[in-house]
Amino acid sequence: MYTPQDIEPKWQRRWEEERAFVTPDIPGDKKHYVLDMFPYPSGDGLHVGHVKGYIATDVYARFKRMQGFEVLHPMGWDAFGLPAENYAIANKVHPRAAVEKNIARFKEQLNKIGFTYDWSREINTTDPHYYKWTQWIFLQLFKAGLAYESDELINWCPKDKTGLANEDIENGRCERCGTPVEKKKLRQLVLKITDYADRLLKDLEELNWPESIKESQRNWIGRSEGSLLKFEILSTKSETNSHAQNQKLKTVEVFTTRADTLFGATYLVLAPEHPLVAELLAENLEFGIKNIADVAEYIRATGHKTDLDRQADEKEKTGVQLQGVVAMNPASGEEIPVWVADYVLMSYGTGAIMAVPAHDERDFAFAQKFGLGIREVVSPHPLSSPEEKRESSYTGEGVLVNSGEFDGMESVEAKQAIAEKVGGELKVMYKLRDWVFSRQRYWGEPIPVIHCAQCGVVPVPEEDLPVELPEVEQYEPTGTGESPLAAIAEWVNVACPQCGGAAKRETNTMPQWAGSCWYYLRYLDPQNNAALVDADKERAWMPVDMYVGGAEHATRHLIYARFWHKFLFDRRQVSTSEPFTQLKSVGLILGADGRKMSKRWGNVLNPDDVVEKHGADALRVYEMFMGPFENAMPWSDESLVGASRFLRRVAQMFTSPAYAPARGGASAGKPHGSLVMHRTVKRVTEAIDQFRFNTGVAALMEWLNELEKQTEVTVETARVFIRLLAPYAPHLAEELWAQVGSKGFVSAAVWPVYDEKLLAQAEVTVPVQVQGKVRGQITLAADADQATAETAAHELPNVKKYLAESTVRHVVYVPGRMINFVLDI
RNA sequence: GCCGGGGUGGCGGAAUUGGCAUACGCGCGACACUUAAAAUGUCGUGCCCAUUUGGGCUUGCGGGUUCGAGUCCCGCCCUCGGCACCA
Repeated sequence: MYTPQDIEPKWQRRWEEERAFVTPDIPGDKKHYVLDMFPYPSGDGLHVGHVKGYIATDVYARFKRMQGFEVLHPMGWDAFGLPAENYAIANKVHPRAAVEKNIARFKEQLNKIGFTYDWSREINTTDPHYYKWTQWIFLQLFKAGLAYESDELINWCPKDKTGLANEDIENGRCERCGTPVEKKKLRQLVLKITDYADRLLKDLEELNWPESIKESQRNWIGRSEGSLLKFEILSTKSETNSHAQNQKLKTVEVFTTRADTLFGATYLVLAPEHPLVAELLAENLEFGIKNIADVAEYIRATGHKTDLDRQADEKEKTGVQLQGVVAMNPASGEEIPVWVADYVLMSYGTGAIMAVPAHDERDFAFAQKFGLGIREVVSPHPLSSPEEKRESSYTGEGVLVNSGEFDGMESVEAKQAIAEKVGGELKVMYKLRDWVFSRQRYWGEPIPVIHCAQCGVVPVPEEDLPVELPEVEQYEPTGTGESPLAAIAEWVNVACPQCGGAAKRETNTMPQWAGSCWYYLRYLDPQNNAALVDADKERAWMPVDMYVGGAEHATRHLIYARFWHKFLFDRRQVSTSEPFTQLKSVGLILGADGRKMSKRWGNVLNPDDVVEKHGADALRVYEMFMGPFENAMPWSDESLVGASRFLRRVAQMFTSPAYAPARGGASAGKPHGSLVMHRTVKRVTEAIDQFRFNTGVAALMEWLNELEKQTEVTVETARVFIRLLAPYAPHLAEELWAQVGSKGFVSAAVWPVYDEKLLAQAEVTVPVQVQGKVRGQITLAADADQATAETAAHELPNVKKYLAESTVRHVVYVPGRMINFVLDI
């Protein structure tokens, strides 16, 4: 009788008592670091979807351990940040208390599933011993000039009264409360991740990551090669005196990837936030802007626009011409109008563009709407894109026309030639922006800098770390744009570390992502108070060999962590240039109704309930069997019973007196074991190695189906089966392992190996085809030669019948696969 | 729009990368056990023709390459994910 409720707690207790999964500080050559993205301990607890990734890494870690690797498989808590803080606010408790309670709950849930975490390495990002080092890394960044203060136009949620990073916004609305986001200027600390853009991009090549995630990162970094070109802004002086020389007022730089189209630039556009616009408006004299009021109104109107509005306006472009000035096309000398329009973004490039309507779709739409000039300067190659005159712009490559001395040149070559002629500078531009690092929040790591009237921004001396979060009455945002920490005078007011004068602490805290940028290092050395991580331990364990988590972290956590890691590599704190060599994305488990699991839909399923009813092993086997690991998939109670039934049959198989493996004795065993056995060992081994857990379970089910047909099963067979089962269903495996009389934990047993040669020589049934159609089957050795195969095939009556109709032109024979007779006709 | 995955029975999916399509599981049907139900077990289960041996068709649609295509190539359709007024 298989009762998981009895055996599972028993084995969990024994693993713990005998410290079965404690990891050495420094492993030998065969090490494997298997890491889960650690959770936010939210108040809702874990649901069955969260644990899917954890089950997979646990199966993998157990498998690697049995293969003789020393495996590091830790777990911890990413407990700072909005989820924890919001929970605390909503439930009127201190975040720390909430976090402690939630961690206890999470841990209890996890422990029921039979994971092999080494809890002696548990970490918590909100522990001052931990965030001391988060702050320390920040100080190194600061000292290296990679953290700077600047007035940033930040995204502001008017309801929460707090700033939001790009990452906190969904469709122009606050990720938390759904309020449309506004712009607000705030003094912020910013990390210069753009210094690492090129390396973050290039090193993607060497990573064994899903292509989709690498592609997301490439898009996020958004590298493009182009040139910076200077345009002069001239006043139009006087309409009555057209002979008068226009006066040069300013110079503006534009970024373009299409310098070859410079002769087709028929107007220039500045972003509304471009500093030059304000400067020109201020020149209110003779040569100034003539329609100041209109322009100011446009800027005001677009300034109120949220990202949401800008997206909604994508089709209908708006703008206003700066009357009274023109720009000079540096190539043709032509004077072209200057416009202000919000389809040009201040945050990318230089905030100014040369508009080439003939060869850019957005410029084309804008030019059409406002009746601006459209001049073709690149003619499509006649061969590559024939006839068809364009209704819109042509954005491809081609041959230059209407471009003076450059006529006839290939556009690819002209990019450089024209840029050179006008004194342009080749430039690589990135979409990636520097990382706004300040949050006006209580529940985060205090940023360890001090503001001094004399000395400016001064780093807290390293020996004063950690800068601990003070106790505070209220941890809601203040609404002034300051963090709640600003209200605690005795904490805020300090002496300047440099001049000793009166100074104030930085009251903003770090974003949620900070603690998770380096946690994988802390697991190696969780108690260290003297250094970030011991160098020997770091060298021995890093890099992380297998990292598993949700694809939603493709461009945030995974880029930030790589950035910090590369910085630490440059500072010789770590020995590898990348933290995670292999990455797997876990697919969501949806509710039984096909919707995302959420309290809102009432479709959340707690793993505790499944464990109680069906057992942890059934939960594990089901979640691994339900489909490809990276696929999203709805939960199905109906399918879960398949896993339960399988385990019950396994238990029956290896405990039933009818099979009596434990009593069968060694004499019952064939020396090498059966063919199915070897094939199954191979299939399960490869399945787990490649994270194709579903096919591994299927292989075990097939073998069980075979075994159930046999009258006798040997001890040896049982021992192999139980070991293959152990990563998936460790509790039942331990129970059966003990029952067949094996010593020690099956979790510590050696993973079975298979004999490739045996498989190659085995007899196989292959199809016999005539003209590619299956007409019969023959059974012969997998490595039998063609003559043998042909002879056997000819003996089949059905084959004979078809062969009699014509003569055989030739025979295709693939040993072990098929044989095909090709006829003359 | 661009980039990246996918599209195989009633459902989740498998197919050693060009070699028996539909493994394994769920569901469904019949039978056995049972007073009965549940549980369990046995057999069946892509579609069409045939009483059977057997034959034809079938991997989103249309072409192509090949002795042979779910897999490769060309052109479409649909779908999921990421990015998006990025100059």
